[in-house]
Amino acid sequence: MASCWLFKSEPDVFSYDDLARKGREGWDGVRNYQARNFMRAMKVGDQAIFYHSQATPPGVAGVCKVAKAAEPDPTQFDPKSKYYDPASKPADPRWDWVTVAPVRKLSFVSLDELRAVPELRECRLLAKGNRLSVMPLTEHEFRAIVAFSEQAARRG
DNA sequence: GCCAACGTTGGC
DNA sequence: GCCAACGTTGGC
Repeated sequence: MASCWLFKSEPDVFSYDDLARKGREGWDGVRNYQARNFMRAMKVGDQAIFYHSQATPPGVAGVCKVAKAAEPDPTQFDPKSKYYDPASKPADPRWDWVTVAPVRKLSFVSLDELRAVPELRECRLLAKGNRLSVMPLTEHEFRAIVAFSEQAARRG
């Protein structure tokens, strides 16, 4: 069974358009156990919302998919990387990444607009204080986001 | 095992 | 830049 997910990225660092340009990318730098465990649960082909955080405004920019399952994130072993984790040993890697690929760009939906979507009332993304950079969505929530974007695009 | 201190995230 | 929320660390 395919699951649905949401990835956050700061567009100044890596935007949906960057992913579309590159074709695929290892989702590096996740240093939170809950987020890591969600990535470990991902299967190739799972779809995900690409969310722009720390943006003006923040919101949803596209749909991507899991192109390769979780494996050790190489940046944890690279002393020059800002994601370097000296406590993680190659024999027992602590952090994983998945490889993602673009599916399609969405007509942008801002965080404010997401808050007004009834289907998202329970969504973790909108919960106060939520800082998870990778999280699961129900299929219902995923569809509601895409549908809202399509409606917004039609209205122009 | 508790909890204070600290670091990070992310909206504003 | 500020601040609230939350995760992690480390002393005890």
